[in-house]
Amino acid sequence: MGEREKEPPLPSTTSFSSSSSSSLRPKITLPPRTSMETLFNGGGGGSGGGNSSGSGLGLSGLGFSPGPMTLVSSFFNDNDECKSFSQLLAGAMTSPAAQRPSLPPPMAAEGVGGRGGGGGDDDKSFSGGGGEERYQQNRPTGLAISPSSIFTVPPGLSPAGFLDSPGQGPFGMTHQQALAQVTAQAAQAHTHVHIQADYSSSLSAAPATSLTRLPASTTNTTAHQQVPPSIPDSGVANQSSDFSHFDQRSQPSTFAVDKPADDGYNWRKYGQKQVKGSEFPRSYYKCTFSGCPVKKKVERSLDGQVTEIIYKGQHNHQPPQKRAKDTGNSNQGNPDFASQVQSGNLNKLKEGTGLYLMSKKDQESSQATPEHLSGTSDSEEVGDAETGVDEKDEDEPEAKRQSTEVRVSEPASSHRTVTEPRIIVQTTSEVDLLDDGYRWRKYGQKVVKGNPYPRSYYKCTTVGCNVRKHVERASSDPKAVITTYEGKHNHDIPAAKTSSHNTANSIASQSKQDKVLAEKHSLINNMGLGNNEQQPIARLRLKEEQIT
DNA sequence: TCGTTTTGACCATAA
DNA sequence: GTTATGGTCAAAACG
Repeated sequence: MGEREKEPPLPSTTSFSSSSSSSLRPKITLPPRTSMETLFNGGGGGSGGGNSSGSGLGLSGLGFSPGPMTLVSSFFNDNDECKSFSQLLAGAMTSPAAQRPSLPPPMAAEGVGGRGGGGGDDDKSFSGGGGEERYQQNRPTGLAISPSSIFTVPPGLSPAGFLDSPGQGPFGMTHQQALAQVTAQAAQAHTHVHIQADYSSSLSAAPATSLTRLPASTTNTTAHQQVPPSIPDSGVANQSSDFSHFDQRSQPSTFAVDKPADDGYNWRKYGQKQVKGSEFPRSYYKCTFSGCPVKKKVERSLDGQVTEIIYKGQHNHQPPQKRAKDTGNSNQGNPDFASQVQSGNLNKLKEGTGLYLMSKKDQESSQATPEHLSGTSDSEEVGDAETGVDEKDEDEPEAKRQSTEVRVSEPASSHRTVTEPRIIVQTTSEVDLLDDGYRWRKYGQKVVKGNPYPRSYYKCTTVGCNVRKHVERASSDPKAVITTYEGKHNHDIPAAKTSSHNTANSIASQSKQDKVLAEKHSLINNMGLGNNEQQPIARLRLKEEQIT
């Protein structure tokens, strides 16, 4: 029974196919041109260029926009603004901290940029059907994915697994599709995709599915492009790789995204309810596999777009082997995703990829109110609060991290209960942080245990705005900066600063529309990955410059 | 006939 | 204890 090919009633093709669909997530205003585009296109990379409509799946095509908060990862040392996302990612991988001997160097080279910016070409790959059309439509030129967009990685999911499978993507098409679909939809909807992984020992297939997608894209690409599907990939990379790498040519037309929810498992809907606080009904699904406790909640807009997917539990079985024909792109031969996950080591990703592993809590926090983020009331005692949080993370019993959730959601509409305050960590250069379009005033500095470098506290200088951010240099790599944002800006981004090199500024000046993104804390990529080792999240950021 | 979806009702939990 | 909300159950309908 569990092997059935039943798919959850996800938006599937419709979501993407409906070219006429005008339904966009109302909450996010898309800038004409996203910062990301700028980054990628800056060199004329063409990613965005191809996509006049912005429909391309390529990173640029997606219009993935770092937003004001866009932070350049210190991992990316070069100033190459034109680098493709993949390249950036690769760069991250090669960074001292992230170096992975096994990584194929070329990958970077062939990143998004290599693909010609992924713009137009990528479109198709992703669409497979009308999906992209819709996607495009919804994401007009410059359409950017909210910086806050997050791809949640299922608990068991291990990027490492991807890494460990140099030969081929660990992900099956099914997963890829699923993830791609979800991602696309999420992106389209301006939703945040959270991949939340709990730290449960076992892997969660469901979540895995979502993640899968990233790797999948990788898989589809050339071998050397097999970017370690680090979580970051999933997140940013995900977007980049998925979208940018999704090359029509490499992706069979059959790779239509008609089953957004298709994550490789079979689900049965057992309920639907209108949840308060959500403008869309929530559907409840159970894994049909006998004895499998995994459930997932899916929220879709009226037009069928998935606005949120939350996985819960861990599959106690392998994903049904079935999708190959469906997708037209066989993942057969690819290690079972679950296996991959199980065998994988999240730490690998975490290290050096610039990806950050985020626990479920973290992710939740990312959407949480400032209070939640701080883990305390809105206390101004940031230092203590933060420290407390950090310690909490470190000390948090694994037991607490058992529940796995993979989430694709639209933060704007969904208010999440923050079970536990967590800090959202972003890696970026301090310069970028300071230049994220907003104006900050340093009000404190503190040395945190375990880190020889002090972390600095900044507050938004705008009157009435309580947003704070904390900047900390990674103990392992002084060049890496961990930035924690708290709160939302209740104002527009101040006039662009004169900083000439700052991408963030560009963004800010480009359009205030980005403000929206910024207000979402612009956690460009919150990739949550759970791993058995309770690793924190990984995140990838685009970098324009690095801290010296 | 079988499995899935729909949907109102019920249960659990938190405030 | 009451109310609100989320999650699940299960019968009926559907394919």
